[in-house]
Amino acid sequence: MHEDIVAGLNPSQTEAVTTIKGPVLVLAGPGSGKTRVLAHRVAFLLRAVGVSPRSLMAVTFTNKAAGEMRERINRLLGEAVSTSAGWRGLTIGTFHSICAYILRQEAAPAHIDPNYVIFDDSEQLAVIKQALRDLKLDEKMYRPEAMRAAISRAKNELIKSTAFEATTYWAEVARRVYGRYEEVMAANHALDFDDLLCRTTYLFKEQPEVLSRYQERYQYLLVDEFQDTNTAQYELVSMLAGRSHNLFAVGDEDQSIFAFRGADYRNVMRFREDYPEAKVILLEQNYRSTQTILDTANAIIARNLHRTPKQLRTERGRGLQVTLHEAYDESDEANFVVSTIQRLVSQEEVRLSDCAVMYRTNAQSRPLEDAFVARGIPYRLVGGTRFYQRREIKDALAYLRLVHNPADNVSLMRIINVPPRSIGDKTIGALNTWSSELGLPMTGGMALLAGDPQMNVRYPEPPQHSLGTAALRSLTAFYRMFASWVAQKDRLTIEALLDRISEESGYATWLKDGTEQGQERWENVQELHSVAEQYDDLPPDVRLGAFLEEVALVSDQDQLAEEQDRVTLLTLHTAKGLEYKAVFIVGLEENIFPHSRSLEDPDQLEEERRLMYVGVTRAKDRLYLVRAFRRTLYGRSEVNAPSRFLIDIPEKLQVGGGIGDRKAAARQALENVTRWGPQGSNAQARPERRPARVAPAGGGQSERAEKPAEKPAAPARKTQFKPGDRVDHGLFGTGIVLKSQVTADDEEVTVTFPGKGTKTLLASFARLRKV
DNA sequence: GGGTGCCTCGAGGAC
DNA sequence: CGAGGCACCC
Repeated sequence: MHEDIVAGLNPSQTEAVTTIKGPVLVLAGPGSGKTRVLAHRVAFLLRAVGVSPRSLMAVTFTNKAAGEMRERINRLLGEAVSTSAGWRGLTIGTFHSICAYILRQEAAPAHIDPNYVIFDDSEQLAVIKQALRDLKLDEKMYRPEAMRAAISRAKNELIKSTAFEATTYWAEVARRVYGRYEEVMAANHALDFDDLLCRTTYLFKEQPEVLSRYQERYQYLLVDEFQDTNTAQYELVSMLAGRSHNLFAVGDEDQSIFAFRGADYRNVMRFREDYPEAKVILLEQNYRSTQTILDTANAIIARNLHRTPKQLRTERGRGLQVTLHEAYDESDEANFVVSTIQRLVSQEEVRLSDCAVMYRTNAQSRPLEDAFVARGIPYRLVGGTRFYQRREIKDALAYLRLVHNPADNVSLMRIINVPPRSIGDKTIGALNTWSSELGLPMTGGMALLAGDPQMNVRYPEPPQHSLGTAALRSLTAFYRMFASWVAQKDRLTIEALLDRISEESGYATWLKDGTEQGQERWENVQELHSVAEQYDDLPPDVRLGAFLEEVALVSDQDQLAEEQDRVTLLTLHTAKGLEYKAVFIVGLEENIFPHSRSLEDPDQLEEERRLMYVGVTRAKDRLYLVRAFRRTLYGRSEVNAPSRFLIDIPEKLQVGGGIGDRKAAARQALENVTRWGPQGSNAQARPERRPARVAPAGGGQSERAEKPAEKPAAPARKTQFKPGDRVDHGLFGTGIVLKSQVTADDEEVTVTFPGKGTKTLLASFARLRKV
């Protein structure tokens, strides 16, 4: 048994799988088989060591990763030792789902309503706006989104509102908003995502006997993507492993790209400090990419200062050169991508589904989609508006959540007037004020107003309210409807309850407004049925709660099914963990990638570099790095310097695709702009080793094309150059003009230079001379 | 109370 | 350029 579990593993992997006692840190390079190691280790513990499934906890960040691990283990052991339902066996799940489960079990010691609901970002925002109103603070001055980020950051760092330290006035406001936010959340019986983690951590800290039980149960802990943990998560796992010390962490600092959501890759270092006895295992053998691709990745990441040097190896051989391509603009870029894919597919090198196009920001997907549509090539876009973020889905869920948890004022306010039932802001405000005076949620207030006998007994003399008769009538009607759903919730399946609510509330009719969009929205709501059906067999009293918890904790990332033969379009962030035979990374321009908002912060630049590293290492065989000379973004056209990442790629690894030149394509592309493009752009060539100088260097960072725009370039309607003209150029020598066009403020000349490729140059900068 | 038009602003996104 | 938020008007 022992032998077949480790069969086929390399020595480092075997060591990672079979080191059973004590802390282990696996530094796993991309494509080094870390998922495999995790699954095999679980199988090894269960089969060779004889560990009971219930003593084992494996933690991931996404449901998808958890599902894959589960599937892999089941396949390895040839039986279903792990199922998502129930916790009798193995515990495999996301940090959040495991914490949600623990908090539900330990509701009393955690001081939480066991029927708590989970508020997502937008609901959090609603609570923050409420808190700002309560504190009479101006939303313009204190942006709710910034407040939300501050609160989230604090929670990730395990800082309670009472311990929040404010050294600036803004932070002082944030401290107060945080405090009020917590009160409102408590009144709604709601937890946010961060709460799931930090409240579990507090529970363990404050109730040692509760912690003890979990420590005893979970003798073996495995944590995936350790570089993505935040402080709360780090503390949580170290507390759980406090007794056994059998903590197995897998991670790669070089793939840490989620600092913006609290991840701190320094937790990898912290692990080494906190567990000096830990066995550290490096997985450097790569099973995915060609050596050329790995060398490219290494050249890029090697410039980061804060990392453990690694040398990725493969037995796959050198493979193809990396193609660097300079396109004219974003649509030319898209055309290059699409025609290259068409060529590869027609030559039967790859299938469409082997190809992925990656970009820094979602906004860049538009021109790509246009090109795919224009050529009739099927593609699938990952990201964009997510299913559970859709308005109609949130509305439908808000109805269900309110029925499940009548204290949920946020859900109530979302749907009380959707569809319109004459309950406007004034009425809602009055009801809210009056209810909170009584210490009741708004549904409780409505019950009293509607003459609920029980409520009348408990509150015989309620205070005066300012509601008119029309408002009272509307509220009563709504309350009666709501109360009837509550009365039936356990007698109906979730689908039936949902249908009933959509019909009786008028939501269905209102949504189906006859437009195509309305129909689509209704179909989205119907989609919820298939999810809800899976809960039909659960006992009625837990059914709705379980359903709501799942839909709060799932993402459509999970439904990323590998269906038909299509090209995948996705951001570099969502590409993490995936692999494709052919990868196109587009928009390799300063200000785009690295993103303009990260240029001034060395840490953020290092993260951009890691993101590039992640992108490059997704490729198995073919890598295309594409930049556009000119790009229209937010409605204006800009000329950006080539991304600094291109410059780091050794010449011997690359081939200048459409530039058609043996010389370093990136360097040339750079020179195009640094010498003949907008002034000051040579600042871009500087690596981020001395970032402190970036800002004061005379504004050299700004790559916007304003400079040429301001130049009163000959406003002639006539071009200076015409096709066929022979021109001379300082660097490229003599070439022939292919085309030339006058733009608003300049002239763009496309010239082909024998042996140097085709260049698009700005007449005002390129010192072109007719010969 | 509900609808229309103007203004602002722009990264990445699991749970 | 385009989505979403808000103010103002009917």
